[in-house]
Amino acid sequence: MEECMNFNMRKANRVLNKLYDGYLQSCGLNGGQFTVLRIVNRMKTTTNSELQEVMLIDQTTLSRNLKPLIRDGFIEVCPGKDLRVKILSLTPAGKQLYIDGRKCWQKAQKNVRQRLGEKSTEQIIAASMLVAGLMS
Amino acid sequence: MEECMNFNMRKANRVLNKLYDGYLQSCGLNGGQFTVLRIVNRMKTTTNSELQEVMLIDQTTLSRNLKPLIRDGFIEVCPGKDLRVKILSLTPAGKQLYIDGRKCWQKAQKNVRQRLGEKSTEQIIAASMLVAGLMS
DNA sequence: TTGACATGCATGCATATGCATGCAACCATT
DNA sequence: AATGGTTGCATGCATATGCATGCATGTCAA
Repeated sequence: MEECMNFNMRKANRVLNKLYDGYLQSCGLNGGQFTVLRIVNRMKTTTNSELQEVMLIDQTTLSRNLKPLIRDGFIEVCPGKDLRVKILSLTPAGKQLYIDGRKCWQKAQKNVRQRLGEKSTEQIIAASMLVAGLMS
Repeated sequence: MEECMNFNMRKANRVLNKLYDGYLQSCGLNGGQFTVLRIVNRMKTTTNSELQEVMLIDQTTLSRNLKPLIRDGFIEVCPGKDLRVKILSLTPAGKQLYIDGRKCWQKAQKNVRQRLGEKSTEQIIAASMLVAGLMS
């Protein structure tokens, strides 16, 4: 019986989400929020629509994910030259939260790597990237 | 910079969900509902808790996913010997819906297989299964 | 038998997600 | 400058998800 890719990915995603959320909760983050912090940290300065492209996430979902991070002072919003654009960056508190979250995240990554092995880990990441590439 | 497995899986999952949902919507199903129909069809007869184990899904989420399928007459509930257990099976309408859904699903599978290639497709399924195996 | 614990499932609540839409700012053509 | 279309983002609404909990049934030991 042919395997369903969607089912298998969803199942794997549930498992992985739970694992990462477990590690991240000690600093009050979930996987989605940590991802946003991580990308904004890397980009230094970005916008909602740029994040959308990187994350391949719905604009409204991203908008709502950003909301509490902005409200709680972890992400700063500056108006861009184009007044419609909100330029996002980490505040000092946001940078600190990212540093803290990164420690939890590294534990999660390490846990998964150790249990799956280096080769499978790399294959999973490569496989995910391939699938994400279908969005076109 | 090390890649985040959780982020990449989530992203891939979003893309794949959207793709499958797109194909399935013509018969009024989403990916989650189709999965339930598919597994129940294969098991002939099952229970909520058995489905949980197969899908690695939260019991309450599964319970709610089943609800509309039961309400709309696609899944039948019989009391088991143990009165707590609800034995699930497809009704004739449910079997027909599964057959219809399967046609859409096959198109989605084919689309993905064609675009990713046979080898990558198999790797993705294998990778997902590996990750799901972390739930232990 | 009976009382304590285990099991199977459902519901209350909170959060997450995404589609449709709204609104303001921008751009292009006239 | 005026107008029609585009872009960036937020909100209303509906659904999806999962944790904590509740309730009924079952099991087991005393």
